[in-house]
Amino acid sequence: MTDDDDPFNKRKAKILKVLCEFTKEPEIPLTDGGTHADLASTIAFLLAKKEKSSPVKIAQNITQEIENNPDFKMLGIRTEAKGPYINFLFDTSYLTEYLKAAVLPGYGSLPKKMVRIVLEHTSANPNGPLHVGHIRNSIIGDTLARAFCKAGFRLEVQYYVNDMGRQIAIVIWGFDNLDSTRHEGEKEDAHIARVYIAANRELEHDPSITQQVDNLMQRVEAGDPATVKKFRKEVSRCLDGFAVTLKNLNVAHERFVWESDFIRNGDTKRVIGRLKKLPQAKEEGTLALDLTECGFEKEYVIRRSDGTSVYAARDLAYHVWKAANFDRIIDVLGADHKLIGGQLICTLRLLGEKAPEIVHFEFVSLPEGSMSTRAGKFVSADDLITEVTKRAYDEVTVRRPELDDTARKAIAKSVALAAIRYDIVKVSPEKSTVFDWNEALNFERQSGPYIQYAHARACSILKKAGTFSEEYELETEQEIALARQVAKFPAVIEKVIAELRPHLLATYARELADTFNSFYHFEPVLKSEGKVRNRRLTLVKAVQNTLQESLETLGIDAIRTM
RNA sequence: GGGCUUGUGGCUUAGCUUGGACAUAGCGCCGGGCUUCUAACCCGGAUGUCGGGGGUUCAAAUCCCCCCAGGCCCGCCA
Repeated sequence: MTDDDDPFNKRKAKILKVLCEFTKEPEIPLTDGGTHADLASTIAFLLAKKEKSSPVKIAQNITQEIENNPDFKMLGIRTEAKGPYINFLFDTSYLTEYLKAAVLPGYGSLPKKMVRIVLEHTSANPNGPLHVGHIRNSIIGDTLARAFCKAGFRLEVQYYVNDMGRQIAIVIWGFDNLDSTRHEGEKEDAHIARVYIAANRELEHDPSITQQVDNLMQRVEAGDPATVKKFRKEVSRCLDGFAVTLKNLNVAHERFVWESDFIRNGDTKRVIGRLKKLPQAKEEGTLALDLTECGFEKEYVIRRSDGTSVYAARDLAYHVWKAANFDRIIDVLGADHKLIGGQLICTLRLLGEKAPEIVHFEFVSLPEGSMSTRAGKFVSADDLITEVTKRAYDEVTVRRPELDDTARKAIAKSVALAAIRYDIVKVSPEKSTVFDWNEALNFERQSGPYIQYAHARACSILKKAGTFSEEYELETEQEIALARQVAKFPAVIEKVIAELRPHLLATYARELADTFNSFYHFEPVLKSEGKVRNRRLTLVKAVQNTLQESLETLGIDAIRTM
């Protein structure tokens, strides 16, 4: 479905055109009518001043003049003045158009585009397991990725592996100098965290170790083969651990890009060469940029006085590479990266390169304070998954004792994933949150399982119904309210990718489930007869499909029974 | 100290970019509903100075200014 033949947009455009022609105003206010109407205009307020008349009268006048417009008749648009507001109410014909699309697979997909997007998310340092803060990044990123795919974009999702940072050097020092035997059954990333935490403890007692860590960092930047090999080995093991966690979260990356590759292939050197030539460059031992023109007071250091590069230099090289290979660059980063993200964008612009669009999300903390891998203060994603799955299994066992263990486990796994992903994605990214076990383990309303449940209900009805002939004439208030909700879906996908805000989809899916549950309790489907039965079944099918598409875009299994 | 950001019923939260008609929902609380399409559900009720103050406007949770409180950032770390 393209924008022009979208049933809602088509009507909106027509109303705008008519109002514009009649009032001669360049800007016509036309907003969502809420419970009053499909669309509403407050143009009367605007004209009241100019015409020195009351908004109520003006609204009445305009309504009288335009209500009989033949195009309005054809499109099923009714106009009414309600006080100073001009309301536009659509008859059910536009809903029919949506429902016909909504019963088909792929509802909500937008036309294919040639734009290539690279989306980077998660990119956590490989010095310990992913925790509940990191997976906010993963889930926002993965949901965005799914939304972009649904919206027809060509997409590559990348994980930027920081394999040459100080943290990794500390890990390597730990493996070299401390008892670092892996415990039986211990996951790779948990093992690395244990060594990392122990090494940090040593570092606190004995600051002279810092020198040894610095040494490791210099050797790895110089490309010393034995050191590089050691770094690679432990980082790879940590990534193996991440892979398990990410798979359990239904999160996928197409490519892992290693930071050190940008040293080895000369890209970092090349970008530093280009930066040196900028008028903003200052070379006095260090190489730094003066970014005051972008509002940054502090200098942006690119190269240390000992000649080694800092993170910023490698990150610039990475982004120059992305810019060369993709049309759009999107990064999902924590709020702590706001300043350096701004500096990165500013610098890329100075170089004449494409700059990334950055989605920032605020931090997740624990009730006792902020999380820290170094201090061992975090709730790992693995622990979260284990606990939520256990809880889900107990719940399924109580509700569906007749199912065999395999079936119950499969449902529990999907329910747990839904609970975790939804709980995280539903909150606006700009809000900092405190991790709460009670919330995480709650499967009631405003949860992922709640939406899955509505979907399973719809599936159950359709299964019992067997075949039926589709019928699109709607009658009752509940039916219309539900169809209206279904109709919003393509616009929601559009908005999610336009504003880079995946939580809008979470809100939408919950509202659709709410409306369906209400319908379910008031309007019998299988017990009604003839045309009524058919049109309600058609509606249930549309809801089922829309919920399925919504859930899949949220990375949640649309299970058919639970 | 400077910058960014958040503040919405007891708790959590939508709406804020694009100002408009009774501020969205959940948890908890009170009262109802399972021999009836899956009760992970539904219906009804109580609970709000939209952090505080000022301003713009016919109209402010939404825009502007000041203040208060929390979070994050301000490294030749990543």
